Amino acid sequence: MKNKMLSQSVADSILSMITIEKRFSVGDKLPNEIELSEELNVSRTTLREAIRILVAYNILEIKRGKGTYVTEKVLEQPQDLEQLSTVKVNAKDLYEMRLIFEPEAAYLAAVRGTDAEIKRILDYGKRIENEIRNGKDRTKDEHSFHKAIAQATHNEFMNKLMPILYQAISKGVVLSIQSEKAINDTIGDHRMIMEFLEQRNAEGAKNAMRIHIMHAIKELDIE
Amino acid sequence: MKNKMLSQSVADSILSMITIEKRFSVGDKLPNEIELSEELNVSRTTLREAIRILVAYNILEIKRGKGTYVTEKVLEQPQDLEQLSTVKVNAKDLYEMRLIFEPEAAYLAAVRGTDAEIKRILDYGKRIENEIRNGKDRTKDEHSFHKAIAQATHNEFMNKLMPILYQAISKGVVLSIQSEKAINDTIGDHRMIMEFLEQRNAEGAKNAMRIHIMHAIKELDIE
DNA sequence: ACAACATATTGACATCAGACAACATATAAG
DNA sequence: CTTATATGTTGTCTGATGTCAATATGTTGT
Repeated sequence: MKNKMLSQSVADSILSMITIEKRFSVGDKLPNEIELSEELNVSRTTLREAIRILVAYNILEIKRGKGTYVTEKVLEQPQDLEQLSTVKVNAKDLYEMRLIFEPEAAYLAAVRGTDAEIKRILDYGKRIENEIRNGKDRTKDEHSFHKAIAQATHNEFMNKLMPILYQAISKGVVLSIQSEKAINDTIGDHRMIMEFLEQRNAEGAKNAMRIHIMHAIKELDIE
Repeated sequence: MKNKMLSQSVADSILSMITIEKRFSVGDKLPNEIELSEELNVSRTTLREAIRILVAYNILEIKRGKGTYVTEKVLEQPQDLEQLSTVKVNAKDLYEMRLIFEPEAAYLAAVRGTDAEIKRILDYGKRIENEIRNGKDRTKDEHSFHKAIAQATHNEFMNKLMPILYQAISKGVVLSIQSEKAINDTIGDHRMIMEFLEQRNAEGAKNAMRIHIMHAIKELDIE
């Protein structure tokens, strides 16, 4: 049952030359088409079709008149969003990013979130308020609160990105003791966000979130 | 003076037959290779290379002895081959994320970028314009353009995030076919962005970038 | 003689044309 | 009903010619 097309298996062969045999690596030039086709015992036509496949997958790059090269990407593949969490990023950069897209996340959540998703956000919000009043650690629920908002956006990328951001925050940013005023700000901000979300007021939720993060930035004394 | 490879532009033509002309739709069978190659005035070899590209993008499906068919996933996200698979995010989500933070990136770049960084952005912009006019492939420089903007924000997180976003885009979104109007939009948008950056007009750069991405979204027919 | 510019050669990819092989299916013969 | 054949379609091969990019080779100006 070797129904596999020759051009496809030639593509596989070339890929394994790169990834397994490590005969060619990033940036290397492949043998020219005639040599390579002879080595693989196929016609140039077939080899070219195989190359087209690999170009489409961003594994090879053709430079006309020069040669065919291995793209940088092959080795970069395994690193993805996760990479972000390991990178050392300072608090200012992190909160700047939060300021950029969390308000939008709140907006989208208000527009697209299901009733159940909104309720979940609200539940976390209430728990946080209790924890604040009782002086308990609220870090975990705070993160859950924001992640729940990300989830309600129904945007996969947002959904992947938010946990990474918070992972980086919990690693690098120490939430120090907050002033009386900051605590009141936080409670007020959360209530605002929750009310707007409940009312499905997207613009309101966006601005409330922006204010919330700006408060956090001010409290951290960055920027 | 079309420098773009014939096989690639033939692939574009076929894709536009499907997505724009709507001559073929999901599950339809294309004309056989001889007829189609004659219609497009290319050799069968070239047509077959074009088909290979579209097969790699999961747009066409070949059934030997029967014919070549349009896959269901024309606008969906291709679920990649084993080794190539990464995060599964659809085009709509990706562009939504771009819309959220690339305008802000442009803003920050205008405020914080060094003269050298701005110049670098402008250089890529000029190269892109040339490539567009000469019908060359501009994907790589387009990505570099946006990455250069991210770098000019001096925000490490932004700087790491942008390449990941573009990696996902180049993997999942086929962006070769463009209408005449879309091309003019792109050139105009880029000029606007570049001018505002050069003048250090942050608000202008932000809005120009927003328009640019909204154009892209409209052209991709998502949302 | 030497540097700057123009031209020819070479290596590599791009495209073409035509032939034949392999596969899938419909149709006709037994 | 089974088998054989015809037809349509994709798969692969061969060889020739076109186009592009870099290098080598001249040629010219000073």
